[in-house]
Amino acid sequence: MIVDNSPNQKSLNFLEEIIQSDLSAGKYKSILTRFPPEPNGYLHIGHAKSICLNFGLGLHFGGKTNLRFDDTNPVTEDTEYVESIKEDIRWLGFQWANEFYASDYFEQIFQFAIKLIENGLAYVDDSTSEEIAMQKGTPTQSGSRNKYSERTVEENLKLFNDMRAGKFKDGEKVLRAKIDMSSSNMLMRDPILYRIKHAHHHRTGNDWCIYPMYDFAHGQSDSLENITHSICTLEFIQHRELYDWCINKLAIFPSQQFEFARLNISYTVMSKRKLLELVNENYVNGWDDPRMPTISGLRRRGYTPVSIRDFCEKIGVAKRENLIDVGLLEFCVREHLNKIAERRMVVFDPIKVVITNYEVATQNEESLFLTTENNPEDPHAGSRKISFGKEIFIERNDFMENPPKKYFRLAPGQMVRLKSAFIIKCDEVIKNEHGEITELRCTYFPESKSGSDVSGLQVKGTIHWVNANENIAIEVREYDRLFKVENPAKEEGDFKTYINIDSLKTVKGFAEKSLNEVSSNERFQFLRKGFYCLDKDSSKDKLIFNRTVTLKDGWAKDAKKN
RNA sequence: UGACCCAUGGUGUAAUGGUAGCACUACAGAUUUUGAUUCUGUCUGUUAAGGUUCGAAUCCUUAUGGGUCAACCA
Repeated sequence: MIVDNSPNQKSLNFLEEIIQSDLSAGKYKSILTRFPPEPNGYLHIGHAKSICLNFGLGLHFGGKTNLRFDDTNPVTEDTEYVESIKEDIRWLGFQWANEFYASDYFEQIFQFAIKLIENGLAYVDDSTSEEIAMQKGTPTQSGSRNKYSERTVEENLKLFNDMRAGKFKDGEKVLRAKIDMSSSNMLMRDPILYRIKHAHHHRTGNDWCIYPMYDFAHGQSDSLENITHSICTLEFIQHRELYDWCINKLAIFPSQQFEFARLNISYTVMSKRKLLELVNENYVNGWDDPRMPTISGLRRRGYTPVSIRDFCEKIGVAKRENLIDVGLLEFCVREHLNKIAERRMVVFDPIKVVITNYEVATQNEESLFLTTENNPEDPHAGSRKISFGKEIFIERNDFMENPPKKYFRLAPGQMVRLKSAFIIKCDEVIKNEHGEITELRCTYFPESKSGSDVSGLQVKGTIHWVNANENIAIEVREYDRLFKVENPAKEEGDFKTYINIDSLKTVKGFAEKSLNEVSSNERFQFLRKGFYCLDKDSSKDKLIFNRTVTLKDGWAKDAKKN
């Protein structure tokens, strides 16, 4: 068989195959998907997978995608979350065809319940939740019905209306479907359809005091919107039987549910509950802490929508459990940022270098500035001026007094190129009384100027630098993985015991002056260091940058091995 | 010890009865005024045992391993 890997013949994932065959079989003229978040928390990268999937499928097959908030539990939901979710989806680059809420359908869903009651398929149960749990049986033992299940249609109708009318307290009664107490699927053992909650709902206010359960709202909402393919995660597989049962008994548009494996990423957690815990217990500074796997955290960290979409594309979609190496996410953001980020020079841990033969007095204003390209990957990015001088800073680890073989940077008697400037040679090492290096005396080669090098000198290494007297001090926040173990959720005990307490380091940096005029959505590569962006905590007097991701460092890796 | 879902290199994901491919990672080399990028190459895989077939990652059986289900959460 010939394998064709050209983009237009790319193999389809299992969902695309289903849709493809549904479409070619004429089952639907066009498809409609939906992204159904519950507004009770912020979206994370796992949701991004679902968003890319649902919206991507819509786009790919010329269909549409709705945004529907699954807001059937008023006690945990809030408009703050609604707004953040909408912002995140837009930021990722997707547009929904319609903005809907499950709460829009409360009246309709209530009528569905009435219909089930009338058909003898639902009853009002006065049992406590403990009693219901007891009667439910176990996976190996079937459950049993109680006396309430024998209520007449009239009685059930009256009671259910009384529930709606607010005649009962929370927990006093529930509406249950009458299905099969001995089903091997626990969800089919007379599942609860409605419960009483005298709570304020973020949209319907105090109109309702009974709210439908997920299983009695989701499928109906899909159906009412004519969703063709309702895509959810694996843990809902067992729910599909109930999903189909409701649609079938109600004889409404047959939306169909399909399940895929949720995203897991190494060294982090991906459950709203756990993320909420990290936020509430101040292990991180809010939902948008750059260490969080939330969309807002990644955004603040400097990730781009392109890189996240690309990541979601690369991880694929299937039905098996998976744990994606966080390195893949980092690869995706490096790949994008490398193309778009302008380069700047910042020295983090400086040593002063005095260029002994550089005569400032004889230089004119012009020659104090050198030109350097903004982005070698993008010719259109142009160039900028950088200030040179007799005293400069270089990175402390770009000098070694006793260098190993193949050390290409500065060392006594050795030469190195200063990026976009000159080749220098180290003549002398100055130390203080503790033996610490305080200064390097170097000579430079005027003919070796970048772009017009006629010195004939050959050097292996090029290092970054800043003018020691012309720079700005910045703060940089360096992030590491939030957890010390690959899969915190799988470890023994409380996942929080595996938190990496060193996941945030704040360091100082000396930056070239051009960094003074930056906007918050610009991304930069600090040469030979990594990718950075301005943090929202910045002020005019104090620039704070987030490190999005480091550059790959082959030298550091080799050094580690030896 | 019931039901359901799943099993392809280190990690993901293709191959839909006919050459096990792609990406990331790792390793080696070339290029490089970022030890980055880019480029080239290499290593590593069908959970096991039976069966069907000219031919099985693919179909069947069993085993093994992993996951899910007993919330008035979604």
